[in-house]
Amino acid sequence: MTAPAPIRVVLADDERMVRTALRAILSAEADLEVVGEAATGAEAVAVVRELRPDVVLMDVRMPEIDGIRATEQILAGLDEPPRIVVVTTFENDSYVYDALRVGAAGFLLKRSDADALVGAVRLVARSDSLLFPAAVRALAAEHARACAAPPAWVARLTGRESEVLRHMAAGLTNAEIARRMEVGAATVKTHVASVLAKTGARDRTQAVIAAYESGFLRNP
Amino acid sequence: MTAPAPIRVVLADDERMVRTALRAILSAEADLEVVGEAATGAEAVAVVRELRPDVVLMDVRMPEIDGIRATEQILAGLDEPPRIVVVTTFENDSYVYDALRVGAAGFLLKRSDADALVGAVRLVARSDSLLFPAAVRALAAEHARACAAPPAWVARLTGRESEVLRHMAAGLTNAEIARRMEVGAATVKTHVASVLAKTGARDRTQAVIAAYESGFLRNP
DNA sequence: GCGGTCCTCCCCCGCGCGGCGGAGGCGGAT
DNA sequence: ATCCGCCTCCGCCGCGCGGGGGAGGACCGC
Repeated sequence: MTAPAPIRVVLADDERMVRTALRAILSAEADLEVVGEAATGAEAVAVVRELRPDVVLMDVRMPEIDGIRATEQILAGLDEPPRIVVVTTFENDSYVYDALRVGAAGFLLKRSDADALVGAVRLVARSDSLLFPAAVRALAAEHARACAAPPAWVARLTGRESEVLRHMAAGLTNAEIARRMEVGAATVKTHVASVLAKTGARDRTQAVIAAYESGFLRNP
Repeated sequence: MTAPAPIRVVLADDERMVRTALRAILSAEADLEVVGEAATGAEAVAVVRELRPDVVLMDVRMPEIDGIRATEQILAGLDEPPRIVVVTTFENDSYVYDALRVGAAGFLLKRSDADALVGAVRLVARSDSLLFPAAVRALAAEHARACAAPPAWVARLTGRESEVLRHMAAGLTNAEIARRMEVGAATVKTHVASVLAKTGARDRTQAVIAAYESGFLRNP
């Protein structure tokens, strides 16, 4: 029985040693073939465009263009893009979200052992539906939307005004806010007025809505 | 060289044919061993408790207890719980979120081919860090929080009251709501009063906060 | 029929809220 | 020294809001 077409892999990592190690692990498998390497994001885009691999192992931190943007460019520029697996060091990295957002097919930790690495590459290459498919992408997209860039007015709020808005969004009255902040009721009214002016809100309810919609309440 | 300890797998699916098919696929691999089967969620919990497998392939739709709750019970009840892979038919199933929420290690589609299935089992069993680990869990947990079960008061709101609350959450005054709904201002006040009473809010601002926090605004 | 819920609308009342202008202190920038 | 932004507080005023209670009509199920 003749060997099936091997899975063609490109490695993108700025550290030569990492590439060498990955190549050693993957080349030991008969069905895997490392066809190219790249040391920068820009190089990765170029190499993938030329070699058309099945799978790309993409490091996140790279010179020039990071792995996320490289992934983005590759997936946007090609008709039949490869499956891109993003590789990073820490699993609670914020890059995980970015990787999912731009359409990476998978996510792998650098401390994964050889079995996991090889298994992931095979799984990603073969199956339309690998672990955590479209639904997780949707999740990430939603997360990105929820953490969207806050409007300009957020930066313009002073410290006290931010505090007041937070208390407003907790459903407190002006008098209650005054007690909590240990200032006079008149002071709170002044801050509230500033908040309304800066947010463009007519009343405290609209200000609270703006606080929710802008994600203001999710920041420190 | 002696064979390493095989990966011990339990299958949970209410359809005998599915179990048979899965068993056939997995048993063909030397390093996989199907040690048990279950046809219901309750049975799955019992079987896993007794056999202590490495991996469980858990169908979502099952009699008595569904796969999600079974997963929850298994992970909660054992010290060293198995890796549980939830199996379903459609990938944009809402079960995906539930599966992640309760701590499933992976997610697999029924239409996956044999390679993908075997690869997933191996990957889940071997690696602490499979594709999409803790960070995705966090994502799902956040999603679950955002889409938390609506409080009882949501169901108690009448049609008009819901409309009014929605308009309140859009930042409209009572007069504006009256114009939009083409009713008298007094009517709106009545509805607002009902909303405040049912939500337990002191004022419209607290009602709007409740609407946001409860996810009321995301329902039709 | 008769109770129940829902929608509609009315009254009065008190008060929190928001808009207005003014004022003093304090710290940093020029 | 001067300005400016921020925080603090004061008064006054109008009004929207929320609480309370009442009332009529439409629809539904027992």
